[in-house]
Amino acid sequence: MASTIDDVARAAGVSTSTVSYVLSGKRPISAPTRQRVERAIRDLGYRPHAGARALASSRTNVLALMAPLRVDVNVSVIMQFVTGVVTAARTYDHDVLLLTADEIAGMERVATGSMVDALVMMDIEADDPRVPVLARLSQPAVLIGLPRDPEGLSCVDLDFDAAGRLAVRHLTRLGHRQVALVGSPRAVLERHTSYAERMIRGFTQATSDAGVEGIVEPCESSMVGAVDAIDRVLARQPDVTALVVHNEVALPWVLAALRERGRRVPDDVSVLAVCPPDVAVGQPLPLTSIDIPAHTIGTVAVEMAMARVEKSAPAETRLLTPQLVERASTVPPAR
Amino acid sequence: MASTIDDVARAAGVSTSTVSYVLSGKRPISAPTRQRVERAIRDLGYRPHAGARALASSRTNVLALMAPLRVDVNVSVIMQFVTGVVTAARTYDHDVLLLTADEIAGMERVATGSMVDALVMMDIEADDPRVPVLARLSQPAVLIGLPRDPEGLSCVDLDFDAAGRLAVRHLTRLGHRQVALVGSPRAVLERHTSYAERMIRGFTQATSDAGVEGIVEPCESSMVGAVDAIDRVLARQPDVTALVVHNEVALPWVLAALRERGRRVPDDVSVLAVCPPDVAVGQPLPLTSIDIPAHTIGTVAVEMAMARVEKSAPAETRLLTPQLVERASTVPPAR
DNA sequence: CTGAAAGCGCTAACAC
DNA sequence: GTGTTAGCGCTTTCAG
Repeated sequence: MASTIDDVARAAGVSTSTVSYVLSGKRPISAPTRQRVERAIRDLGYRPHAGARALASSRTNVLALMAPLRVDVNVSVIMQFVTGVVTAARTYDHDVLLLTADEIAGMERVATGSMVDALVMMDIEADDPRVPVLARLSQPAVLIGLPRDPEGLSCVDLDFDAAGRLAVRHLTRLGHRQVALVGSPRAVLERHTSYAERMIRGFTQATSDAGVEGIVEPCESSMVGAVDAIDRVLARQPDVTALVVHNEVALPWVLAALRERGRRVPDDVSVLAVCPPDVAVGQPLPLTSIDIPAHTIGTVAVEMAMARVEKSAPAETRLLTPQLVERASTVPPAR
Repeated sequence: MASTIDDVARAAGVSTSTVSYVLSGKRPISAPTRQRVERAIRDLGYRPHAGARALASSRTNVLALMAPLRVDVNVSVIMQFVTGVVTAARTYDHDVLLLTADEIAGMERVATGSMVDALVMMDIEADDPRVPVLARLSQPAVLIGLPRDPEGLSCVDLDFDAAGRLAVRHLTRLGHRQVALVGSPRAVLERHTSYAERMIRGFTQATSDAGVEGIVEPCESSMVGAVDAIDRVLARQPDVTALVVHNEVALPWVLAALRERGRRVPDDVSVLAVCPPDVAVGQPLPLTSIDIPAHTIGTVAVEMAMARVEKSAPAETRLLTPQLVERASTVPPAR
């Protein structure tokens, strides 16, 4: 333990550089020496010192992830993003430094202090103040979400515009003419969180294109919030036949509220959820849903980051095409 | 940008060591020089290189957190642990490297590679295979949970034994003589997860001491699981008057199942939840609860870790005393 | 295919 | 109260 590269070199009877090169593979090593070195490494339980390596190579093999660890939002989606990022990072031999969203100076700190090779930032708002900061850093950054101006940074997200349109298309094809979007909490909207606004835009555009009546109601992530939202929908659109619910947390309460108000799903009203598949399936009735591929998005974010680090690939923005899975909660309207 | 300590020294007209010492405060510096140095630092936007610092000082200012990022468990409690750890770490000028639980080799990797000063490990099982590994590391580790043998490591957790007893005491004082514990999923029990077993032990011991009839039923974290558990309870104990629910995820479904089976809360059956306060309050009826102070536990874990790093304090295990908050869901039994 | 040696940027003796 | 300097452990030219 606590052995250095020189210990290994000595034990293997080679020079330090040779050990370094068998480790990095950056130059050919003859089979016999390679084996002697590998043996020595194993015998000594040698592991390179991360700091020394970072100092000499200016690569840390760490990437920063800034995640919104608030409890108010869709925690399980965040969790899936995070696991996606962490497992993908490991695949590139990187570890993940976790920053919370309230620590805006954190990204600058870890980047300027050369603690990380790249940064991944979740929960981007339209005019996110972090974007200009990230843009000036010397490390590449990947945004999960879509700011109004990416300022040359890479972005990745589900194509929520398309998701809104896809939802409407599915419902109108079934014959629905009165549809409502039960969306994100007002606070999320007020932060101009990118995904919520794009979803609404896609939904609104598609309803208007299809000539159907579509309304949008925000929805707090609580039981009361869901009940309120449903009541507002029913007040504005008493004959609504289909609901698009874009709020994982409120989802169970929305379903409960509908039942309480005497509307059966799917007989009286169809419900299309926008959420990860496991929550769609976990409900009393398996819900038709548009998947939020959180794990995939996290993975792609890391791939984009590593591409920029390793191959200094150019920045790009990638919008994943939404997928709809039909289950038991959407049917043609009654009558 | 990208300036070094020597740049700063030159700009301030002092030696490198002086700059280092104003940064670390490890020796007295006259006010004028200190100011010149601080000015130079600000002007150059200087930030020390983390790797170089780690190499020279063998301190990384990073700590590892191994969190179970499975989706099946109480995600929001995990989230609170994590935020507790991250924010506490920041107060000690440390950042947090996130490891997932499925990556058992990860702790060894980051520790042996000198990436971290200490490790915090969540979700400890009775005979957790990670414990012996951690015990051999040269960095201190803190376990959140209680293994059968801590092997000299620090531990911190809610005193779940006491929580079980406290729950029973509260209910028996109200007059309940037939109580049931609706607990963790079978999978959690089978992993011998420490908190679940201790809760059961405290509950069982207290019911038997008080001479009341107490039964225990595991409960899967899903709607069907909750319904099943309630049905099993009602089958075994038809006249049950009080339930202790130790499963945040199943909690709403448990309440729904009770109502479905015609048992009103609290008139027919009292419910005492073991969960974070926000989920107890977020239910249709505000629930009497024993708090799981996840954030605090995370904070304490970091404090213990830092104490060992900075003051090489001895290991210890700390069990936080559970707190019961009475709300609307527990009343004396009917009749 | 392998070695020697010059740093990478910082800390912490050791001087004065 | 301040300066000099020898490492910390690794990568990567430059030589062979």
